[in-house]
Amino acid sequence: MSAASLRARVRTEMIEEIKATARRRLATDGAGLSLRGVARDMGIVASALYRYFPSRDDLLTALILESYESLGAAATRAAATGNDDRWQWLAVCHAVRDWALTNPAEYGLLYGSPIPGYDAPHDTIAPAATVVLLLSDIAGAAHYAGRLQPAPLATPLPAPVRADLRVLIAQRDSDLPEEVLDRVFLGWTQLFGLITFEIFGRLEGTVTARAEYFEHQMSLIADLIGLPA
Amino acid sequence: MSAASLRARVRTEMIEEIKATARRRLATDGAGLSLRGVARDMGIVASALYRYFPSRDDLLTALILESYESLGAAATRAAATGNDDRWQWLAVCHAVRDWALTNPAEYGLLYGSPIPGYDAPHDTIAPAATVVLLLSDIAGAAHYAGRLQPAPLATPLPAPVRADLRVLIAQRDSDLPEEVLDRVFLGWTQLFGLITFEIFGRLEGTVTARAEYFEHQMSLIADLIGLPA
DNA sequence: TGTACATCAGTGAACGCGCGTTCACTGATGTAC
DNA sequence: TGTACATCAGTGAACGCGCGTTCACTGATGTAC
Repeated sequence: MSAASLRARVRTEMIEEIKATARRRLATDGAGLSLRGVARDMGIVASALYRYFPSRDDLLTALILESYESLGAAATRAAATGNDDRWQWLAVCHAVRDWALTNPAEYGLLYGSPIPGYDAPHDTIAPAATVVLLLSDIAGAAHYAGRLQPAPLATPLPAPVRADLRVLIAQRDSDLPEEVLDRVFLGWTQLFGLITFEIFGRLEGTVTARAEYFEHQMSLIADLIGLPA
Repeated sequence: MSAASLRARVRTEMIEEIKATARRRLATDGAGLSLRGVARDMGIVASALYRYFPSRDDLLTALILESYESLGAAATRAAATGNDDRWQWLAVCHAVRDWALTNPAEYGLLYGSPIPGYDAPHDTIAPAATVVLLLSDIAGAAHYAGRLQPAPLATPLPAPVRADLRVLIAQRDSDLPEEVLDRVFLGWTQLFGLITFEIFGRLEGTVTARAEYFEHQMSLIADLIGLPA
């Protein structure tokens, strides 16, 4: 390893350490994360951070990107284990919940209130889609294999919704029926809705058996989508 | 009106004006709401606010309580119009969404990430239940009238979840079947899950027909709960 | 291998800002007689 | 109705704090010859 690349490696490690420290800070400060606080924790002076990140917002952006990647990786790993459709679907749901419980502050960063004064750059939009893409892949595989038995509900797909879904399907060069993607989205909303309730304390004083309740709601949705037991 | 009560009335009006100004501020500052900012907007000095609120946290608490009341009132009003079960359910859902779209910052205060350094006092827990109570009243009325036709799903209620639900039912001196409340909770999660997605921008780049999509998802859930069309 | 120079990480002081909260004060309004 | 006193809203200065960011600097590390 040449001397030049050693300096580069030290630099990379430093960037990682800054992000790790910032992630730890997030837990107490939430979106109020400050460069000075991070520097303090690292035992360096705040201005030194400017060697690595041009501004606080850039550090925030890096954290958001990394969080999406971390969540996406956990979900992807979960989807890869086992090849039973329903089992995969539920595994992804559980992986997202576990990640959220382990990293509540980062979950808040991704799915909580927008940070005042911070505009998420466009780079942060694409990685946000990982989980829903995984879910639709799983449901799609079940559908193409003829294993999907969606619960019959009376409500039909309204035309504007169908159009939206068609655009999304076309973007992915897929030919998934709109009805399938529709139910995937329902499951996606349910998944993050329930996790958000749990992480942000909105379940306080109602459901105490959190894990069982989560498992149960996700099972109901799997039934609704038509993933066979 | 005696002179004494006039002073009291002016005081009440002042408190209202402070809260109204703070609510307006919330829209730009989010949870970073500051007393000095509110005072600035009102053209008074920051320390004057201490005549009305002992601290910033107390102002925040007042805003949270008022927001819950405002949301609860909107939902209650919606539930009172019409006497068709399904229509009432959907009316409540729409009322919550409309309120959230009109008051996104307040919605964030109630359903977004916890505010760093702020501990919600216990007074703010009870009023948070209004919406879910309304929803379970509507489903309950339909059930007792024999009009509920829940979609059959394979997943049974696990014992710990059933126990949680039973406690909640007993607390309300009701004898609603656990299965009904279970589906109400599913609808409740779905309702706030979708609104949170919409308000916090998580639907960006996917669903464009927001109103139609909301109506559609809520209809699917109404089907699932078994509210007749 | 040794020397001269360039690169770069980290320092520490400073700028200008906003914050919550306290306190002694002024002056207007309300109360008691 | 008029006067003396009490209440209370709002002022303005101050305290001590933390923040993002800039800038000239020191000293170590890397590069070229």
